[in-house]
Amino acid sequence: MADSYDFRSIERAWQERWEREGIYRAHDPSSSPGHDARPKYFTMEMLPYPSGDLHVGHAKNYTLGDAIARTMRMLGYNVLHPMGWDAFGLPAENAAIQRGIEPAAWTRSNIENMRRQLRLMGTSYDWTREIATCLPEYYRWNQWLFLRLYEHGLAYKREAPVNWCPHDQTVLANEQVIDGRCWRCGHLVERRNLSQWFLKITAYADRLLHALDGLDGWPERTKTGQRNWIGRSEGVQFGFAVEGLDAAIEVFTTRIDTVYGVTFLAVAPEHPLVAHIKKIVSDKHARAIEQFAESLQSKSELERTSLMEKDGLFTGAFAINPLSHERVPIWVTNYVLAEYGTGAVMGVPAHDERDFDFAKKHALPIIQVIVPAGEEVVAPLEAAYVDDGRLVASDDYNGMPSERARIALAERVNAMGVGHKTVNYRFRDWLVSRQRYWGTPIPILYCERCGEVAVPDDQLPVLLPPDVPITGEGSPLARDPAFINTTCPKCGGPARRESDTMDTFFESSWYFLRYIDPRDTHAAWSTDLANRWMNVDQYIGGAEHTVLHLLYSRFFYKFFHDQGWVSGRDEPFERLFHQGMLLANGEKMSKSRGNVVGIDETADTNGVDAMRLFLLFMTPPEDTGNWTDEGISGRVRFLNRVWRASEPHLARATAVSPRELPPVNDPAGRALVRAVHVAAKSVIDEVSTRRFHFNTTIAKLDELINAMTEFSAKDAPAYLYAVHALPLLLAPYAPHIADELWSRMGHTTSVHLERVIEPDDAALAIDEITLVVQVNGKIRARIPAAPGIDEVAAIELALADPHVQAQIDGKSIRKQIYVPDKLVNLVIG
RNA sequence: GGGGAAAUGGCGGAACGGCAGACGCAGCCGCCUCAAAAGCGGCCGGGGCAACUCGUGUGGGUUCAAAUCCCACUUUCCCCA
Repeated sequence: MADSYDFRSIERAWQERWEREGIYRAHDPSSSPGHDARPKYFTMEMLPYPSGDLHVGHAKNYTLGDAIARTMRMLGYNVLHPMGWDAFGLPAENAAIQRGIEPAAWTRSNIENMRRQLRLMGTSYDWTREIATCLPEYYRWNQWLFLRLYEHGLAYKREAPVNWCPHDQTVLANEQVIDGRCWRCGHLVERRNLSQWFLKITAYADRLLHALDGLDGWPERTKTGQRNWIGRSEGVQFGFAVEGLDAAIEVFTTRIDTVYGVTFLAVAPEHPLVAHIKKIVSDKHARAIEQFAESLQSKSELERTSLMEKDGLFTGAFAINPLSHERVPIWVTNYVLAEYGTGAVMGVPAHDERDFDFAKKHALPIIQVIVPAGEEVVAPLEAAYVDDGRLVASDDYNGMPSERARIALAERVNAMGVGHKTVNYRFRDWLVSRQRYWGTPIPILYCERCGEVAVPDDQLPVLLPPDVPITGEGSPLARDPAFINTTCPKCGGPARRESDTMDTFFESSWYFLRYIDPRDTHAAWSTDLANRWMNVDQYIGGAEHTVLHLLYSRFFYKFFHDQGWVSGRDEPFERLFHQGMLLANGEKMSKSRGNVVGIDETADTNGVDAMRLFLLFMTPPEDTGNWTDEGISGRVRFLNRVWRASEPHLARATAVSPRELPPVNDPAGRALVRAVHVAAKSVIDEVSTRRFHFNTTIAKLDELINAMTEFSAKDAPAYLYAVHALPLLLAPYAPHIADELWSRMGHTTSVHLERVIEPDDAALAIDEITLVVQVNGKIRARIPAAPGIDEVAAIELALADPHVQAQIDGKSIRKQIYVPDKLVNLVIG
């Protein structure tokens, strides 16, 4: 007998057969009863960017999803497990610049390679539903959705400060600015006011926030991350009249109770009123303000708010506190941003840490207006007192607790007509325009006569032109006259197309709906089909998308729901799971380290089943794993043991059904049958509890193989039963060897179309328990006993033990605890 | 700076109020072999000849009983600033 099996030919053969027979195809659930009566189960992993090559780190994620999909299929569900490509993005343009390959061709060949690798991994995707976001048949619906958002005022264009690289002549996303420099050319990034397209996600702020409470299937930390990102705060917005100007500086504060402690106003240098202030102050002041603003122009938001020291400059102008009527100086500062809130804040050094530091540095007065409850004295503050307390030095409000003062002062401000209660959000509208080639063209054009005009639906898609020179400088589309120049659909006059393309997060915010109806040429998806498949029952992906993709998708889905395009719960992802990352020999995998473990080489040296088993076995899936050569050989060894324990006995095993318990009465035989059912229980439990700790399931399969190897009577029904059952247990994790063994037993259909083995209580029952006897909590004896032994008999047994007797030694028993079938604890003394 | 998660043998982990260390890796011993590889069997937290005893990051607490629950601290990782 051979010590090992030929995984190379077996794995390839089964992958080809699965594909040929289409056994993983999802069938649209019928709305009429009796057609496909199976309950639906929609599970997917976040779609990958087609970067070129998959390594075992990717495989960790997809293997987890595949094990879940395969188990659910074997539990009788109609499983939709699709795959697609997040195929627009900058790397394709970089390839064009560096190697002269067209983005479309580069992307296509990467997709082909990665699709091959995913198949090689033995995944059970329904490839008939594959999507690629860079294809016109997909991005046309991107444009269609953009236009619907536009119609509802949720897509709009306005000027905004953005990161601009003067060398590459393009805007950069925040994540592409590293230490204030362009990630590609290293030049200092500037902030520029440019006209950009935004999606009004803030219109959904409250709904996005409150619906989190109902997302029981989401990790708490992800929901917390979204709550913090949205950053809802309730407060008061009110104005400080500027002396010498017929205008007021609006501020937002959550601490109106500290308003009598305001000693300055802090204003962003980009604040619109600063331009007017410059006109009413001395030339010296005006020039200083200009210089200050210029010194900050190139500074990124991160630098200004976090890295730089708090700094500022007195403008020379004053404003009036509407409540105290005090005259306060107006300062421009680096730490107040025009884009947040109103672009101005009231400075209360006594009760705000940042204002305290600022006041100390610039010798501004610090007026304490809140004292801690129970304290009377107002002493010079060592640090800002930021908690609630009782008001002092606040006219009519003296003695009032902070909480009540906030209500009273909000009402006062409202009655005076200078302000009102309002809600502020920390997050801002989603900037979706990019000056890039490889993305979805924004379907808007600009007519000399009609202005901004939406491209009519029947003229979609606005195709991305091929053969456009990509240099990395400026927007390629803006330089292409054939693309830019068009005619206005309203008046027929000359018009220019929008040359910006969409952020790739736009495509990935709704792709799950396209899987449901991927070839529909009349709609983005069919509402009827969506209602049968949605929501996504289980979504798997990295935690890095906490406030990106996962928030955008929720926003889109709520909009779709409002339009009636989907019904049911207005959340797309019912349950979410974040997988952990994978190291190789304790280090992050990277090309520069040269430690990337590729799919192709692993498949060839160890086999795909061994790879899958190792990825699932090394740690619980949410933990960081570590790929090692020793680890993978352990799983190769396991599969060879499976083969040797099964293969010589397959012909005889056919006679013993895995669907009914074999006639077994000897203890060894019962123990073996029990090992089968212990494993079967774990196969089901890890999915039904959504714990997905397949490392423990595989450990139980190890125990089963150990039991089979030790079992001597290879002709006994118990053994042949285990041989016949084994492929059914292995199928979700090691699908190739499972089908090979299954077919060699004479089965003509795939093991993956079979049902799981339902764990049987009788088979799981044990013949003998070990009764643990403690005296005062310390273990003194382990006594074999019959299961179901009652308390009286258990105590009697315990007291008869000589070790226990020695411990008791004539002392009285004060208390006795009995845990059925487990433990006796005698408390003596 | 704030929020979250975690800490168990040489290593990955299991147990999630009731036998700590399942299962695997590494290591050691043996069988097989001319030999090696593969395979098979055994040992494998510390101390002690032993009876025993100590032991789940540190310190407290709750409980008949704590790796598990509570409080504080230390360290590490993640997320947000």
